[in-house]
Amino acid sequence: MTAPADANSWQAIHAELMRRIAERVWQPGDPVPHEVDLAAEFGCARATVNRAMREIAQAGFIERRRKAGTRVALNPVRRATLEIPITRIDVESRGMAWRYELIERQFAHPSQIVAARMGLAADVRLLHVRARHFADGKPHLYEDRWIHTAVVPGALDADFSAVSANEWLVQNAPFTRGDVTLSAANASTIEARLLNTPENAALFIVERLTWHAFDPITHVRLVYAPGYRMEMTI
Amino acid sequence: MTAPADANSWQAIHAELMRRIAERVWQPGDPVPHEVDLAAEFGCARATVNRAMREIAQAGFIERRRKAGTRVALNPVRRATLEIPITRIDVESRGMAWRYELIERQFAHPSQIVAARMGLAADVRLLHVRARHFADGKPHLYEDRWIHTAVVPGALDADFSAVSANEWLVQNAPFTRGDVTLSAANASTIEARLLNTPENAALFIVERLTWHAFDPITHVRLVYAPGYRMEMTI
DNA sequence: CTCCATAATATGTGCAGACATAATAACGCA
DNA sequence: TGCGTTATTATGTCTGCACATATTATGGAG
Repeated sequence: MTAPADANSWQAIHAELMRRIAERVWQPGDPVPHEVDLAAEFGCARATVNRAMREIAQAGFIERRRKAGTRVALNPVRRATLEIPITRIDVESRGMAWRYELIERQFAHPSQIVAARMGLAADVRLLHVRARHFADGKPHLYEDRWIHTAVVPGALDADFSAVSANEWLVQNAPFTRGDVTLSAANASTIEARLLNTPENAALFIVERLTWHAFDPITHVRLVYAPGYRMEMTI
Repeated sequence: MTAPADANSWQAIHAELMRRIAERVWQPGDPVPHEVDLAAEFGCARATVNRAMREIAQAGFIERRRKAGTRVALNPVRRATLEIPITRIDVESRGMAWRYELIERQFAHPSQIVAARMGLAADVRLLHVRARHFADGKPHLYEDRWIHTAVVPGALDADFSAVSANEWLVQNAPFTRGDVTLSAANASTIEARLLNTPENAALFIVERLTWHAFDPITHVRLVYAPGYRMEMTI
């Protein structure tokens, strides 16, 4: 391979700096040499060192401030990246057959909690879509969604019987910001029936609220069948 | 007119490209103009456009391949970054008082599941540390941890009664890689007692396995008291 | 000694040019 | 026609330089 050829690549420098941090050559709280000095040491341009250090800073291992310099983070906040795919893709990528079933689609008043989270008046009417996703024929996910049709008028023409609201929105209602909340809850009577599981079973729950600028697009509560595990790496 | 002075900043270009993607100027699957052309359009250097597009690609909105070019992602995989702070900091940042209690610290054989996950033989002995974290006096988190002292010999001298294993490891056992699994489970008898909650209550569970190169450092199972919500933004 | 204006400095970013790399497109040969 | 070689091309990265910006350090006035 091109072994020492990339000795000056930002990735090689990234790796070397990470090694020094991991092996305590630079202790937590210690200052890290300046970009100019490191560039001289590695015999490369400052921009290359900057690229490497920027990535390390993004990962939370070092803290940088103009004029003050760079130091190894004392309490490195571990950042794990969670990938949130479309449910269909998620199921299929696990090698299972995906099926989708629309339960309900109608206008209604959301609960006060949902309305408050979306920053909407309590008497607003939203499109309420409830559906189930199956993996290999077994209930996998119960989706309870509220769509703000004032912001996504196209949703009025979609019936969500063939294409899931999940997928339709990804394709048709791009969002600029989203809040995700993960939690656990005991299965309610309805949830237990829909997911074919005992009442009070522990369920993994994802709530997602997406915005386009300052307008709430949709609030969805995803209730996964027992056994669901969400995996990510640091 | 220095108004468009930052018009050339990579962030301004980033915002403009994101706008075109969000507003469907470039449809999903569509090719995005080449860096050179965009640089000409914005009147900036190609490196600046590259910086903007690199960030967008990292966020998953576009896909880039040499020679093939850039296109808007068809099924944008949303990447959310989850920040995992030290528990003490997490509790204190929510304005609550943090207290820590060591339950047990002894060498033992891990369960087959844990040993397998860590890639260790079934008969290995690991340091087993169990502890509770309190928030405002109420049980907040039950921590069940296995430490591979062959990799972290310093842990032999730490008693974990004052400093939590959580915090000690962050400070003394840097890791290069970590696997995180999120799930939900019903409270076992022991967990219910330790967290002062009814048996079978739904609990939010984080399992984390960290590695230094190819050596497993520690496996921890964090069991949160009911009501815990993990929040993140996209 | 305190406070405020000013200088110094490390990082942040931009530019133009060059070469590297990966992957596709085109071509030529059998 | 089919296949392997070669050209082409868009992105990936590096360099050297310059200026911008955010902070800290300095020093002078009161």
